[in-house]
Parts: sequence; C-alpha cells; structure tokens
Amino acid sequence: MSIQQDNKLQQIISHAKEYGFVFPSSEIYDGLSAVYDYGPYGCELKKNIRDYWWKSMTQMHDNIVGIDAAIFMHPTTWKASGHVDNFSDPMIDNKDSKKRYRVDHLIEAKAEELAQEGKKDEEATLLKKMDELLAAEDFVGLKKLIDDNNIKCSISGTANWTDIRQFNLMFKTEFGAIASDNADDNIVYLRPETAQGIFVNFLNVQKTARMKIPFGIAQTGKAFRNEIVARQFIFRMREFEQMEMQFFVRPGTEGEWYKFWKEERLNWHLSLGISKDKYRYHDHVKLAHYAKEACDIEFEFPIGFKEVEGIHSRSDFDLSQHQYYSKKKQQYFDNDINPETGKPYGNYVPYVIETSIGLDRMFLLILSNAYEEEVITKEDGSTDSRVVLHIPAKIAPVKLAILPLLKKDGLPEIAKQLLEECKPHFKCFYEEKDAIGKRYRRQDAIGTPFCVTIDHQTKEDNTVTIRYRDSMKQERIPLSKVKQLVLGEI
RNA sequence: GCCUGUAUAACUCAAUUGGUAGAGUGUCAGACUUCCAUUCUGAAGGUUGUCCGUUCAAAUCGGAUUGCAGGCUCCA
Repeated sequence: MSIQQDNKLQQIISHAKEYGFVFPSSEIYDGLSAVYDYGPYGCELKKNIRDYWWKSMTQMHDNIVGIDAAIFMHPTTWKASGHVDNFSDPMIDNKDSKKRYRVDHLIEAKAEELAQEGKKDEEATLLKKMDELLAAEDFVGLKKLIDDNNIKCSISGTANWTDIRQFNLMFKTEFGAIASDNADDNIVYLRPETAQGIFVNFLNVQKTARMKIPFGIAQTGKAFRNEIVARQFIFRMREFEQMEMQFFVRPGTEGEWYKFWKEERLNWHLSLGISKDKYRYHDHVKLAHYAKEACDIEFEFPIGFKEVEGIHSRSDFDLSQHQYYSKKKQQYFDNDINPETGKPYGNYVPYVIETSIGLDRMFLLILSNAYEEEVITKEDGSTDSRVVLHIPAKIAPVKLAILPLLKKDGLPEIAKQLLEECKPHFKCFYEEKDAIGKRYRRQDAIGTPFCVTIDHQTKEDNTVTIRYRDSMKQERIPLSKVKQLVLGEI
C-alpha cells in the first residue's frame, strides 16, 4: 500500500466528517471504537444506496419479495445457524509467539502428550478438571491449570500466557425486565447476520406471497458483530447494515443460479457507472462446510482490494438446520413436472443462493470512487483546486442546487418558485449567500450533480444556467425544463 | 489482543531551552458583486483528547487511559 493511498483514506475520512457524511459515534465522549454515525448528507446517501438496491432487487425482479425481520430472534436460531458454537470459545495468547489458542485445544494437546508418556492417570485428571472449569466458565482456574501443568506454546516453547478471554462474536443482552432464576433463560443475541431472519420466515413468505420456486426474499437491516479487531473506518464496524437476498431454488439447479447471481450482482455495481477495472471476483477455495460455491465481489478501496459483497451457494444447510431444531418441516411442494419421471418434483428442502452486500461498505465504495481533488487551470493560466465527489446522480444526497446569482432584484423569488416546483420530486438545496463560484464548490464537495443559477436574463427570457458537476460545463436551458432534466438523470 | 505512530478552534497547521495559545481556511451577520473559492467591515469559536504527576510555571517533561491510523494476529 502506498503512502498516497494511505492519505486518500485519511482525506476521505476528514472530508466525510467535515461535510456531514460520517461522524465517530458519541464523539463528545471520545467516541466508541468502530462505531460511526451518519450525518445529514451521509444518511441521504446511505438511504439512496439502500433504495437503489431494494428497487433493483424487489421491483426489477418479480420473483423477489422483501421482509423486515426483527433484530431479536429466538436464541435457538443461533444454535441452529452454528453461531453459538463457533464463536464463543475461550482463547489464550502466547505473548512471545503471538499465537492464539483455543483453551480446550491447548489443554487437550497436553493431555495427549501425557497419555503418550504413559501417564494415564494424570491425563484423566487433567481432562476432568478442564471440563469442570470450562463448565463453570472459571477462566482464572483454567489459567492456573495451564500454569500448573507447565503447558508451553509449541512455537515459542514458553509458558508466557495472557489471561484467558472469551471471544464471542455475538452481542448478548437480556430479554424481559425481570431477571429469571436462571440467567441463561433471558439471554437474547443481537443478530450477527440478517440471513436467519429470512430463513425462519421462509414458509410464511412462500405461502402468504404465493411464491413459486425459484424465488427470493430480500432484506436490509442492522447486524452486530463484536469484532476482535474492528478498524479501517466504516469498513469493519461492530454495528453495520446488510442488504441480503436469499434465493430459493430446486436442488440440482443451484449451479446455474449461482452463476446467474454472480453476474447479476456485478452488473448492479457497474450500473452505477463505476469502472469495471475497480472490481474483481475472488472465488473461495476454502469453503465453509455448508457451502458448495462461494465468491466475493471485491472493490479496489484506498486500502486495497476488499470484499464488498459475497455470493454463496449455501445448499439446504440453513433450512435443514432450522427444520432439525424447530422440528417443523421446512419443505416446499414443487408442482412442476420432472421430465425424467413425468411426475411432479414433489417435496424437498430448497437450496439457497445468497447475495449479501454490506451497505456501509458500499457507502465507503461510493465515497472512495467519487472523491477527487482536482487541479483546474483557469482561463488566465492560474491554477485552482477543487474537491469534488463524483457520486452517481441516482444516489447523490442532493440532486439539484438552486442558486440566485444575486440576492436582490427579484432573483431569489424566481429561484424559490423553482424550489417549490422541484422539492416534491427530489432533494434540492437553496442558497443565496456568497459568490456563485464559492457556492458551486460547496456543492461539488457534497456531490450535487446539478446547479442552476437564476440571473437577470431569466427575468427576460425564462432561461437559466445549468452547471454540471463533473465537467463544470454550463449551458442555458428553459426554466421550465429544469425539473424534467434532473428527473431524467436520476 | 500485541507492536508502532498520533491527538492543539469546524478543517489544515503554528507556538524558540518549560514562561499567560496564534494563523489561514471555514462558519455567522452586514456591505459590495452579472457565472467557478472576489473584496471590505464586524462577530462567534480552544480549561491544547482525558486523568494523574514533576515544577514557581506544562500544549511542551514523565506515567496512565481513551480515540484514530498503520503493521502483525484473529475472524468472515
């Protein structure tokens, strides 16, 4: 990574803060690590990205419908999904080798060693004690057990250990205002992914919306992960928003649908006018146990190529797990005729293709792609600079700035009339302060694609100057065409 | 989590061996101004991230802590 690129992320962070896109969370209290708030322009941009995704998924595909599931879900959901078991192990680090171990693995390895030395009794005692301590979640006791048995790191060969810590990716909270006798009864999690809200509603949606396979369920919403290391601005946050679509297909057809969505999703990105060179696929070689195929769509951020979206062929893993844990059938009856047998395909648990994109990452993608510090040469040969956000017009926070050239001679009145006309259709910004050039630059900095200026000539022939953000070109168009022109571009 | 760096006004940065914190930009009010950061007048805005210590005196020295950035590690 070059110094220049490092600076670019810095500049984007500064710009995002200065112009009201992204603030550190609770900044007056020194912020909260890896949590950010979206400001006035940021939340408009974020909402526009979300809307654009939502529309392209649910409106442009007539076999995809949306839901909005709760963030709280029944705790068993996360047992079924595997999150409880996979993300809550006590871990310990060796300070010399910097190697991190799962505590149970570390102690079991020592037990194995004892067994090979023929010390069967000691092995049994050790394992028994470990089980007791693990069950009691006695981390101090476990640490002592490691020390007492002189367990060493296999790499550094030292016994210089950190304290034992529980790493749990999921945030826990208590459900219900009254504490139960058994504290565990009250635990609920903040969802670490939105996908499960779709899976548990699979049959509700399929039946009520009368969907036939293949069909998809889309959802946007917050998810929470207690990341060990959360950094790189809004790229990895502890609270983030996902835009997910689970596409349910007949087993055996998942390969072609995986291929379809892989292309379809990249095309969505390109439809925003972003260069294809900035994107690449990263096909997963090491697959999760349930996945058949998986890839990431990566974008060249200022911090290098990073995942912005994942496309996964998840087989019937999730629905089958929920079927097992809930003891409720998660099957679909397929009336289509199987040409091989001449009979309907019948009952099966559908396979799933998932497309999952991080909204906050998409936001950072748009900012990174849009941010430019431009040096412009003026007519007299002197140079000037401007900071401009080349945000696609469709998702720009403000679409049109309406600027009377002077704040007198009736110009503001005409401008305000135009504002009233356009306001119901798209986000506008009105300003009469300062010189016109300064106002243009301010709009460049927040990525407003169009500015119109009302001048004295407007009073004579009802034309205005429209000025384009990216080219800085100006042209005169009839006042009455302004709304139409902007609507055509967004 | 470990290591490194860093923190002064909204932003970018000054402040000599420790000696009462300044500038530019921006913001706000007003005047001027006929198309890309014009000019003029005035104003607001900082217990120097936080806490503790050394000192007659700390933005400056020391310790701790928090945030941010990077490297490693971890995770998806």
